[in-house]
Amino acid sequence: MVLLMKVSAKGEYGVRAMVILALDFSTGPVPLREIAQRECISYQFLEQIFLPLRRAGLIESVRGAKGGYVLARPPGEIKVGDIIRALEGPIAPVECVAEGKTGSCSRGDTCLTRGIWQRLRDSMSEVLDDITLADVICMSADST
Amino acid sequence: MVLLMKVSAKGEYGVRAMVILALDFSTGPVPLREIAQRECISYQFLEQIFLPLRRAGLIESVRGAKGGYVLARPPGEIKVGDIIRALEGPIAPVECVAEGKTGSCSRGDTCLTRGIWQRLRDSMSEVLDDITLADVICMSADST
DNA sequence: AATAAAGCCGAGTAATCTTATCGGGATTTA
DNA sequence: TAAATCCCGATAAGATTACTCGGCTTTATT
Repeated sequence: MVLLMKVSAKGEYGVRAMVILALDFSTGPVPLREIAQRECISYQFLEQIFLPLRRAGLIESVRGAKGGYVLARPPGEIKVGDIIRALEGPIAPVECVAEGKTGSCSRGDTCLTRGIWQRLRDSMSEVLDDITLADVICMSADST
Repeated sequence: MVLLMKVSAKGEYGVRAMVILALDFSTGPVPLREIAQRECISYQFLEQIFLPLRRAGLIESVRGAKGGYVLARPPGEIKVGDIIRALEGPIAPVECVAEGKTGSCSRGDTCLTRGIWQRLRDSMSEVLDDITLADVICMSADST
């Protein structure tokens, strides 16, 4: 038993990398190799992380020498929830209440516990969608 | 990519089983085999789940024929958070902000992202500690 | 006393997921 | 052309999950 309801390394690294892009938003594209070094993340693993981020439209790539990655929108318009969803899939503590899920589970309406997971999911989404990359940068001063 | 920040089957089954115990709280000990049947959970897997629940003092066992399990306290005094913590360990989206954790991570105070995970953790704990087994039973009528 | 109903418990396991690593190809700048 | 960079599929080690197996102990009933 480790600890649960956790985001994977992919999600954690992804958020950290996106914060770097937010910090350097105005200074042109940042190469992946540099981000990997600054954040002590395997370059090749980071490549795997940036693919879904780009496909989700959160970042844009500039190929070739002097290339790199830039946020597709200003830091204030990218939510941490966007990053997590792109990397980890829909936010949900259990399958049956996954965001965007339409079908019902086999347990039907008699399921007493679904309400718990819905409340938890909503609470998680609300927090993650309330924090933008701009907020993350400012947060360093305040909070616990 | 499946879906993350999710509770394992252990946690999900555990909560469901505890709800059964809450429903039958006044009718004496409920045998594991019966719970397994009612909830369509493997009996042997459920055994593994009840061990930590008992060690955490959430349930009490009655051995021998006519034995079974009973909640250690009335449904109103057992929080879903207690069950999750007993089965899944400390609530935390990432290691470095695990509940009860004292040591600091290698990234030190310069970590910009820790605030995100702290807020998320607090929000998750708050929801799970706000719902008791008694609430779960009542919830069936209201909510979505 | 014998039997059956129940809990107790450690070891083992197949499938899956995570976390990378590897190797090469495509694109652009200097 | 050479170097920097992104693009992307394959694969592999290790961890985790979700169970299963087998045997023991305790207690109520007969």
